[in-house]
Amino acid sequence: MKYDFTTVEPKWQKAWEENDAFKAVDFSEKPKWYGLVEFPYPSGAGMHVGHIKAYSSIEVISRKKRMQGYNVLFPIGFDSFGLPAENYAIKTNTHPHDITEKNIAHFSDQLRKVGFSFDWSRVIATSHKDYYKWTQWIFEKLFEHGLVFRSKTLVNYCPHCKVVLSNEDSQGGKCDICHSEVVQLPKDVWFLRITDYADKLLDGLNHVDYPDSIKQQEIAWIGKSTGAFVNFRLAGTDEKLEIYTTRCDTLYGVTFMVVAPEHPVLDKYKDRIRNWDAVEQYRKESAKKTEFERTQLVKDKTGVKIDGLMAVNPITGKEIPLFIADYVMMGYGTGAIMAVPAHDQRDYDFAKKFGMDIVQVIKGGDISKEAYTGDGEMINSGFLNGYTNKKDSIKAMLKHIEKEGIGHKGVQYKMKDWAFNRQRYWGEPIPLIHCPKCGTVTVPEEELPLELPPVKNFEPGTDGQSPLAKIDSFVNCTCPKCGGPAKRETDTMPQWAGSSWYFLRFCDPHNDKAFADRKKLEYWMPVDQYNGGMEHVTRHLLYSRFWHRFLYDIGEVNTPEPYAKRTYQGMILGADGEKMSKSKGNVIDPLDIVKLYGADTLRTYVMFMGDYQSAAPWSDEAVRGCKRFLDRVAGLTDIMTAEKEDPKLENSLHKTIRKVTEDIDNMKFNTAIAAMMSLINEFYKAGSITKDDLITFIKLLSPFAPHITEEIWQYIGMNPDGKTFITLSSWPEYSEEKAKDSVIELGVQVNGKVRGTVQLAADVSKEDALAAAKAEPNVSKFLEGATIVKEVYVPGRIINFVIRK
RNA sequence: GCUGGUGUGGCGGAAUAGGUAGACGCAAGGGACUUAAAAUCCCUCGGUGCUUACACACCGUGUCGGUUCGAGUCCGACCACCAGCACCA
Repeated sequence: MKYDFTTVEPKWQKAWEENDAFKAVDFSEKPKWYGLVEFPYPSGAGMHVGHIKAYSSIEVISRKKRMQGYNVLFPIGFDSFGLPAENYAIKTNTHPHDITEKNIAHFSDQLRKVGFSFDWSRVIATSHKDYYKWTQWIFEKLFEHGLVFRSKTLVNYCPHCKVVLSNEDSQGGKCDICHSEVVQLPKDVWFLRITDYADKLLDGLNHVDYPDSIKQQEIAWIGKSTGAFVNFRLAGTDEKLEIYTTRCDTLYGVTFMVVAPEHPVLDKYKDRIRNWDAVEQYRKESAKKTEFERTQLVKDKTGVKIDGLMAVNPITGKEIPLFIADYVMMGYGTGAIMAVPAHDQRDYDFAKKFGMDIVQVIKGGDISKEAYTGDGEMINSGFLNGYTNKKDSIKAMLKHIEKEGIGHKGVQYKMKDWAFNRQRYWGEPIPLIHCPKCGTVTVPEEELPLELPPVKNFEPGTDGQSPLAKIDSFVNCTCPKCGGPAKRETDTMPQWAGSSWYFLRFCDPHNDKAFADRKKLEYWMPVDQYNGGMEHVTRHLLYSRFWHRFLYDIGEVNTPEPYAKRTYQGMILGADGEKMSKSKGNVIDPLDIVKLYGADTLRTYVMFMGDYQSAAPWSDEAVRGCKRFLDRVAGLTDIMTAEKEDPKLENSLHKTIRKVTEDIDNMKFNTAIAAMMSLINEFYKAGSITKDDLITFIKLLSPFAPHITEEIWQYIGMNPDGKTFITLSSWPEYSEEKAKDSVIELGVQVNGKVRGTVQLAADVSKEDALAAAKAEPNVSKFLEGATIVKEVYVPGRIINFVIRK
């Protein structure tokens, strides 16, 4: 059969859609399977080959699951709020809404052209008001449950995008959107109390099937540590300076204290500080440093000793000096530390530079050279002397300080609360109202969605004010509680809000009474497999698990974790091995490949190019190799002439069914395709195959290359009415019996070196196998005149003669 | 520095639980078909040696050691690269 993909592919795409081939059925009797891919941000650039790879895994598995009799939900939508559209709109003097709708249409068209089996009746977009109504509704629930709070603290701020960023959005000190340096500014910001969920987010990882790399990264990001809070008194005052430590058992070794430059205690005791000028100067300098600079100079410690203020070591009663230094961060712990130079390298470096005492309290190491951070016997530590186990000494000290009232056990997280408001236009308006009488109140549920006003000028204010603040008709409102005049919150939600619950909406996308019907949620959730990028592990994945867990806690959803299984894909690099980027000119447009070779070729290549989880460079030649393979598949109809099944081919066929079935389940798509390539080589070598051979083969291939297999299926008369699709037929079953080899080839080693091979019946006896091996000419050559010390026979694997001459 | 991962031909990569290293594909070389090219088909394809040839021998999975009849796979030490975190007290 000759086939022309330019006509065949659109033909089947249309036929599938017209016949609702991929429609997920609520409450079907069949077992459900919910496969999810990260819905795209509809950028102006259109789809990237990375999207194709990311979606193809769940696509292939979904198509196979349908054939295996599952009721599959494989939805798609658009994460359509966000800064790039807004920035682009400003640049081109258009409106983000129009641009977004245009991009969504473009993306939808591209996705269809690749032949993905999405259920298009469930498509959603986070910027549509029937969707963001429920994003706002969930936010109000969070507010009602005390998980939203306002606080003026140092936050990450991107001067280029003119927005406050969360910690997750400024990893590595860079803005997640524009990659420029983030600065720390004191701002009044809305936070979501994600840290309240830190333990639940950690525990949830024990109940899901995620790769270790993902679990570890989330655990590290949450960064839980257990320790103690201890109060140090300022000498001559009642002021208590609280510190956090994981090693309270080293209290006897504390010889000075350090507070972060921003620590408020300094201002409070300004009058007593004799070198205030120096302190202020140091503060200014450290404020100027970027986060990057502040964390780079690890060795060279800077700081200023505070003249006029001393602290008191609560356990020894000794007065100790107090410093400010920027190696102590305001954002972790209490912004103040007890310094134990003998057992902490940073404190050690600092003590050496400023001539502080170094008191060893744990035996071991050489503290004349460096801090000793290992374990050992406690010394110079009063009642702790003689303890040799870290756990025990910490426990004993904790008991002591709790009894004395100078401290208590505590937990700290590296993760910070989620800075949630953005001073930009193209996002969900935060549904809060500021009333001078009632305080902050939520917009009543019946008034949701709080619609984004359609304005012309949405440029961000230079003073960090949201564009919405300029619209009086939006800002001024009446308080829903007292009816008095009030003002609306003018900031919008961050990029990640809408994506934090979209998988729930797919279960019931058109519901206008609830974010989703409870019964439908119970039917579809949890997501059985969710594929996405590694870059979202400490952003979207964490945020969405948090929202979902909250909804579970308030009884709105039926599972504590949203995703039963998470997988990820490796990046597609440019042909030069570099990350694809416009500036390098190595970007591949997936639609160019579709035009040139067809969607099936693109899909097959993307799955064949290498291990799914690994990064691999693009190769135009290798793409053509996949096209060649598919052309050979089309040619199979010409050799479909055999009447009787060849037992050897049948054996290979059943082995291939087993291999492809297992490989798809294990995401080993490259070897699944390789197995089919091997089989087709065998087919052509055999010269003729039966119709059943062909049917089985194209069924196996159909999840990868659905169009060509659909065309062959019809060509050989399997689709007389035009809607009996191969993609909805049954997945081939293999028989272990038929997949078994009757003759096996075994390697024969002499002293561990392969010297020959023997052909043996699969059920050969040990004696016969060894005899045949000894008779193999090249083996017998080595055995001549030697004593066989040992005969190793592993059935089906190897024969090894250990000899001595 | 810490955490996780990777290291195999010219290239992308195969190799359940230790058992014939290099499947499959690409590139390359040779040949067939063709006026020619493209396409297609057939053959060769880790290195070295030896051979008319079939064969065969030695070396070979980042480096050095170890365990084992047998190591790409397990253990120990190291090196390189990738990703994430990073003065986290």
